[in-house]
Amino acid sequence: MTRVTQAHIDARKEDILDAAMGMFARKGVAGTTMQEIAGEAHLSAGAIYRYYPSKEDLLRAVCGVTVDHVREMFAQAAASAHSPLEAIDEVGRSAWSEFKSEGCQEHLILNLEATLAAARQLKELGAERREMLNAIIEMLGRLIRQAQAAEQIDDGVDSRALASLLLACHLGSGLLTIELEDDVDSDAILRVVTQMLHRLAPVANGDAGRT
Amino acid sequence: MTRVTQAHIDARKEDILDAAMGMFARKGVAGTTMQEIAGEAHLSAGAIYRYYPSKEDLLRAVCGVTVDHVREMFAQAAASAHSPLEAIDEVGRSAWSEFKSEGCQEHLILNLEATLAAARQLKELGAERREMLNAIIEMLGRLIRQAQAAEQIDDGVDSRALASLLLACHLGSGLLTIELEDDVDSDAILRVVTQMLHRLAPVANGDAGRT
Amino acid sequence: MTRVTQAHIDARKEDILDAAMGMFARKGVAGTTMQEIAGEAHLSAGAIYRYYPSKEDLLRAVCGVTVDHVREMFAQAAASAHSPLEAIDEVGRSAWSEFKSEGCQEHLILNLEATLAAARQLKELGAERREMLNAIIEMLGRLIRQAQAAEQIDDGVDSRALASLLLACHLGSGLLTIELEDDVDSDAILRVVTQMLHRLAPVANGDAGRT
Amino acid sequence: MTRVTQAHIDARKEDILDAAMGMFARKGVAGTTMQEIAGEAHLSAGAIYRYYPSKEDLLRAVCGVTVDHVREMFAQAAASAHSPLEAIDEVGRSAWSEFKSEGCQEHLILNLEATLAAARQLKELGAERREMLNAIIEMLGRLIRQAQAAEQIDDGVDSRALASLLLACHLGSGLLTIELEDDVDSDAILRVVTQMLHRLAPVANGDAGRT
DNA sequence: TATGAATGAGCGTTCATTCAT
DNA sequence: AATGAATGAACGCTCATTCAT
Repeated sequence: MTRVTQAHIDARKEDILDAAMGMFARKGVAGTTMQEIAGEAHLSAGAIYRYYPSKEDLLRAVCGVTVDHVREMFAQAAASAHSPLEAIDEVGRSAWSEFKSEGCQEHLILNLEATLAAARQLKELGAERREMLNAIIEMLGRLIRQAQAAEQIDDGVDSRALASLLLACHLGSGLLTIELEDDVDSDAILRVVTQMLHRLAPVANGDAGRT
Repeated sequence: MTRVTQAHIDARKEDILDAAMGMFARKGVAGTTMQEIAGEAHLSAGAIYRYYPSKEDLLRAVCGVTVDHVREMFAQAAASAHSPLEAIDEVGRSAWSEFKSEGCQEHLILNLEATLAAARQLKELGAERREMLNAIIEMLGRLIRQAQAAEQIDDGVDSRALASLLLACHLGSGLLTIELEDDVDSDAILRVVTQMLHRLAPVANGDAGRT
Repeated sequence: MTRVTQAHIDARKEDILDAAMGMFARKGVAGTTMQEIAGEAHLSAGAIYRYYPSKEDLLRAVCGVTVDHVREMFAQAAASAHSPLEAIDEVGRSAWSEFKSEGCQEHLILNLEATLAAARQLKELGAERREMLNAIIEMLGRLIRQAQAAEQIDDGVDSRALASLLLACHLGSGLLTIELEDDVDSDAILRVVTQMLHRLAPVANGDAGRT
Repeated sequence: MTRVTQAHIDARKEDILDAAMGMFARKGVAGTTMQEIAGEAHLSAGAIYRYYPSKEDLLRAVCGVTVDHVREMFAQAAASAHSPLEAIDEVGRSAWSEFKSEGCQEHLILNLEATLAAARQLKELGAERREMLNAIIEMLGRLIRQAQAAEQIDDGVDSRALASLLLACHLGSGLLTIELEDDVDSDAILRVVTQMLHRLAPVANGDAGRT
């Protein structure tokens, strides 16, 4: 009846997860050994297997954290709304703010690893991610439709396409941040996104949608 | 009878490169063995080393091809211009058309692998990619500035930021295509991008840039 | 309150032994983990080591039980004798009855494991088993010699060889039972053994031993 | 086009097989590492996998050799017949002669390992062995029935049971040889077997089968 | 030049054993 | 006495790379 609290077990799982996230981001999933993760988590190699039955399960857990993180971020931002368009702006600000956070580079890379893993080995993770992305697109689409109802955005705009575009902008900015680091001014990019969004307001002689 | 023309050598290198590209995209860099590449290229395992001194060198070459491919695509599209704005539209059309091509999923994934490799092991490749991306951004920025001079785009827009944004849209759309496959309508996204771009035209009472 | 009676300790040892016997028979010695044995014995992994200092010691104990079991079986059967030949028959019946018992397959396999272990790592166990087998052979030999004295078996028969043969028949039948399961009719085999044994009675013109 | 003849490949497979047979017999299947086998076969650890895809496959091959060996031995002996009873004697002599051969102990132990492996992991091997044993029993049964037709053995004897018994005697003698080594006189055992067999001849007033 | 057998370091994983509680 | 988390050596197996042919 040794006293091993659930809290202790959770703390260990967290340690391992953190270690794995760091290593996966830094050296890649394939480039990271279980020994390294164990070392980073101050454990022996074998101990990990008490908490995660395999490297793949650990990867799954790591990716799950990424998914949760993204989903949460978008959900929170969307909640703090005033007018629909302001809500979208707020989501953008919130999403873009992660490019300024400490360790953002690692987070972004980890997300890429997750994308690759989902696209190849981890089919179930792929489904989870698909769900998450679709949820984000739908949430943005809803806001856009509200903005259209409030005459802040032209009715001629395909709301789902615009939502996808906004998400793509964010993802793409992340990619650019990974590749160009300080050569990319993500704030400036967000500013232009906002600018363009506001230009989508309906015009007097309704010619929007003309391509 | 040392009749080994340079052409023959180049052809072999090409074979190996093609095989490696396919396998890397399909199974990942770490998940691909040299044997598999050799088999795909109709060679023995050892023969590859006559053309590429290591797997990493091969990866470098593969990533280089990716870089060249992207650079070329953008350059070609930019050349076929009429008015500046049309040129940008054309670049978009051209860039987005790759999402419709056969094996696009694999190409996109390979590009992601390259990004990750560059961000980690292959520092020189990172520089090369940075150069390429900056070149694209500058090219787009130039077009945008021309469009501004031609009063097709409002002067209040940060041309480099807009250029970065357009690139990010493209990269992000690729990411979405990887993750959502047929759930994403890249054509519709491009249509909205174009729409927004055209809305950036200067307005009568010059209030552009208001954010 | 150190109330740990010897009875309690013995009971635990017995639990562990039973668990180990079951698992070793079912999954093999190498295929069984200490954790599994502990679980089966309703103990934690570490607790076993209070009773048996190592897996090998546990194996030794398990094999010892096997030895005891066999020795006992033969001894009991031999005791319930009437005429010498009947005693041999009775030993046979008793020995063969184990092929009908529940879990016989597992018992037989465990015995094989013990044989192999004795032949390799566990030299002392080997000596113990040798002793046991020799004891059986001698006991049977004695019965045979008594039967010869009682003119139930021809004097020309080598009593020790016949004893060994009878034991070999039993061991071999066990082997066949393991391999052929229901394809072998052990009752029929015993019947023939008995038949042959009775045919060894002295004949009028004493030509026994002619080979 | 390196000249690697099939003969060379076969020789290597043979080397590995021999090494594995020796080690498995000496240290047990579980107690033998692939490194050890490789060392014994004068190869590196990895090289084995070119010839056998896994340890289990190697075990299968080793067991297959055992099966082939036994089957062959019985078949050859049965062929060199004169009268039916003599044929049976000949089979016995041949079968028992292996107890005198060099490395017989190892062979016998290996056979036991095969039995255990077949009874547990290697179900298909189990089927193969079952087939082999049944074939032997049937062959012996046929000889016995011929001997009955030739009035060398009493009709009242169950031919299949006697055949099984003879096989069991052989297997059991092997087991005794493993356990008792020089304490068992296998020649004497065979002599008694033969003796008993000859005593099964029909008697004038046909009372055979009385049990 | 090309082959492919061989190497051997290193991987993910298991498990007998220890020991703080 | 009992627990079960932790250890760490060792296993089966893979694969980038080498080299005799």
